[in-house]
Amino acid sequence: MSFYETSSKNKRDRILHAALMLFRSKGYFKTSVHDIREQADVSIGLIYRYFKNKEEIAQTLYQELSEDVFVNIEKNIAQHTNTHDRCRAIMAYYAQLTEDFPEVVDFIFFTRHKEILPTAPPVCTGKIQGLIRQTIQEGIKNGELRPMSPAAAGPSFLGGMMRLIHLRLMGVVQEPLPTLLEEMWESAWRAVKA
Amino acid sequence: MSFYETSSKNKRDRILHAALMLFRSKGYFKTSVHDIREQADVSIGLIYRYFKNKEEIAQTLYQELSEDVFVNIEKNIAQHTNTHDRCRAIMAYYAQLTEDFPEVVDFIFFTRHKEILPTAPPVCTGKIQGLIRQTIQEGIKNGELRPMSPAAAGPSFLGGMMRLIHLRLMGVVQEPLPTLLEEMWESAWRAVKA
DNA sequence: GTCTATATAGTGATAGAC
DNA sequence: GTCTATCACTATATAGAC
Repeated sequence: MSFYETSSKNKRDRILHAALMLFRSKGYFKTSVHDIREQADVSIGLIYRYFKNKEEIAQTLYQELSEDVFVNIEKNIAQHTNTHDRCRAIMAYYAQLTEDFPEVVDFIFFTRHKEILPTAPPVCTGKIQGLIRQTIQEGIKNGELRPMSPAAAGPSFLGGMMRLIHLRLMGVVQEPLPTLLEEMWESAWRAVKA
Repeated sequence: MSFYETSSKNKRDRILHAALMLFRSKGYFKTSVHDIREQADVSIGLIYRYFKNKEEIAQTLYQELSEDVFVNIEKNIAQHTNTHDRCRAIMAYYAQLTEDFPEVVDFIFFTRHKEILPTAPPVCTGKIQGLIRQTIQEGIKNGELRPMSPAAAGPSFLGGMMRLIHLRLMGVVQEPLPTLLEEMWESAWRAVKA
């Protein structure tokens, strides 16, 4: 169980959790370390014992959260044997994750990490994107999906859902995403099927 | 001609242009008013004569840029008579705009305005989105597009392109977007055509 | 309209006791 | 591990001359 799923007594996790919530509601730059201190109900000193600086909080958050999502996507892929079912499962997972933990999805997929982390900026969701790209390429190779250039295939398939998630996180879309999942999947599949 | 298209002698426009460029390269919060001052080659005092504060610079930028894009989309719509051609034209316009003025697209579509503008946050690209939504709804009504819920239709149609633009702006996609336009359009159309 | 110089506040970060 | 108190600095914003 990760820190974002349960309210931990562990103070380090409380700090991370508080930071994540504040980054979501106020944004990284408008969140001061004092804000995090207050929300996590710990002292400033403790925060700087666990983390070198504010940036390292964000970096830790990014690594732990994206690793968690990565593992879940891997599981979804392992549970199915073709690209159709795999991508369907990933889309459903995204939809549910957005409803359950919008702050996680927001931070991993829609935060401008290059602005936050000047040093060694992780390519945005690099590992996750690589996994999905690979899955889609397999689908093209085995004839499930129509031939497309690598750059166009990913966005064509999952771009619609990503956009919907973005709008949902911004409060533009009111419906819970699982409600719209079937429709979005239909569009996505039509877009790329062979 | 807007301030972002030509290097103006007008100092107010120079300030806006400098701010836009810096917001793109460093991000809004990492850009200080002194940075803008330096880049625009004016004094601090002058900036605060034209704009109440840094936030108002961003707000002005948002209004003027999105108005400009809005008008261009309106033109594209007016030049065609059906949803197919209209949306095709909008996609082509987006692709070209991203190549010509990435800073404009980045600021209008992918900046987290709620974090920047705490007071009266404009619904992200509200007017533009309304126009596109309306165009798509027409297409559904007249049978060009298959029936879909309003929330799903927009993302299904243009979400792929929006995602591709996002990746391009982040430096993940290397190809100029007009190169990928045909492929992206094919996917988009398959996703929503009746 | 345009400039320089300065006040003010708040933030990231540290020191050091317990 | 955990706390309080405090520092040093930067950035926003203003005052006021030209």
